[in-house]
Amino acid sequence: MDARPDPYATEALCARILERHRDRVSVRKAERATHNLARIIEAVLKLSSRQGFHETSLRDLARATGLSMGGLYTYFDGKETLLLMILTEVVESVQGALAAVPPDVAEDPRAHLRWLIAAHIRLTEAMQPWFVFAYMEAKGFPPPAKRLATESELATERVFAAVLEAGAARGVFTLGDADLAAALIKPLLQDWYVKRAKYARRGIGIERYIAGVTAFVERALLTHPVSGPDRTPV
Amino acid sequence: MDARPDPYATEALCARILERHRDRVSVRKAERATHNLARIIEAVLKLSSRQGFHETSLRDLARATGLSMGGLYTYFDGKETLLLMILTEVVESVQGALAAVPPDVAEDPRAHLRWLIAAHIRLTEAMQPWFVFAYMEAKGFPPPAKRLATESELATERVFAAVLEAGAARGVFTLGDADLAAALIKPLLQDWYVKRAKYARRGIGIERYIAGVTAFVERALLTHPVSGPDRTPV
DNA sequence: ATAGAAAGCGAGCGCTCGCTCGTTTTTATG
DNA sequence: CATAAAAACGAGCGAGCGCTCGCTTTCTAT
Repeated sequence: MDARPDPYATEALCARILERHRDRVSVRKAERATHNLARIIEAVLKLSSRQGFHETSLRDLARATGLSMGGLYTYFDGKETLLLMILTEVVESVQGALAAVPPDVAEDPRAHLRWLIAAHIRLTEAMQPWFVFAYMEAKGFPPPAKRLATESELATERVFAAVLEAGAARGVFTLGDADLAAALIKPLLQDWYVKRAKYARRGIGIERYIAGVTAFVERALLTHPVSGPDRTPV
Repeated sequence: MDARPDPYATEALCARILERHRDRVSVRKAERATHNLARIIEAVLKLSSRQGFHETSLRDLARATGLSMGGLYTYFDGKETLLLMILTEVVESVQGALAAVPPDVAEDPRAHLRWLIAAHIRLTEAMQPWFVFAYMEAKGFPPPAKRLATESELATERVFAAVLEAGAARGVFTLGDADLAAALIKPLLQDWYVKRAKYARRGIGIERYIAGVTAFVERALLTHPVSGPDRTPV
């Protein structure tokens, strides 16, 4: 029917998770496994956002999903695996989304930067609970998971830094240190999902936010921004 | 001897905590109470940064401080109080630090903004483990503590927004929405303590960071930045 | 030197946690 | 419809949690 189902719908994300962690899930039927994984992960994201992952017990999770303790354990082999499932899916999604830049856009550093900013914010909007989870919970976790999160963040910054450097080489951007500039852009993107309540309270929607961040960054980095009071304001 | 002891040394901070929470501490001698509170809080900050506050047990804390379980309970009346002690000290310190602007600086919006940026970054540097704790643990806080944290963050943004608005009124800054601009500055300041490891790895020190953020923000907001490739780069 | 107060001690209480496993229910197949 | 495989169940295990309290040690003032 619908030719292109939403690739960021929970079921679609969980189908990829199942594929990646087939050995951790003892339920054989893929459709059933995907469906129940979606129930479980939806519940764990919701509960964790309220009380944190560590403070969410498997009994809470059993109650929220309607499954039993034993039932849960046929969909993952331990609480830590559940965390890794979510984290890796987030990491893979970022990598995939930022690499999907149209070739003609990638040719122009300014357009590429605008595209990256918008793509990142839109991705984190589509997968908001996932990103909040990965960001908020990653620090308290076992070294391999923590390394995965850190490495992913660094990779994202490298993508931005590469575009900034290409632009600097062509005189489009003026910067002292592309790494520092990229490092400063990152928290602006993250703030959209980390402090979502703040922006909601102020009536700032996603389009306004993308426009605001883009104007902020371009005014800071472009070599020749339109000068004077008529420039696009933040 | 030293006429002005460091107001952000752990002992000084703990003296203020003791004053504020005198009723929760059953040890009577102020000097002894301050000293041991410092040992306890230093330990809890260290352990929490590694494994999170909730995952730090009072037995861990007893081992780290050399006190016994019962001994700990003469310095606070419950784990949650320990958390509130640290959080309120952070909130009060921010409020105090940002309000301490010299009168002549406050007259000039551009100078005031520069001063605020530097003051905030330097404060979070001096109290780094405290800020990391307050920021990272905030989501797991009980509702009253969470409200305190949110309100404090909002208050900080209001300070910035007020300066931006004063500057915009005088034509110094060009902005569409002072609240959004202030909201975008905040994560830049927070990144210094949240992602400290990232900047350390890149050899970016505090002076470089302050200069980078200041240049970034001023280029984005000043109505008449020096134009062309010779502008102060980020 | 000594007695009363202050501070420190740590085994133990009630509870919840992640996880297991023998059993029951559901589902798919001939 | 019978039957075996798949999935779900949930009481129970050992461990660790926050916290208490009767007792001992240390300090302080006479």
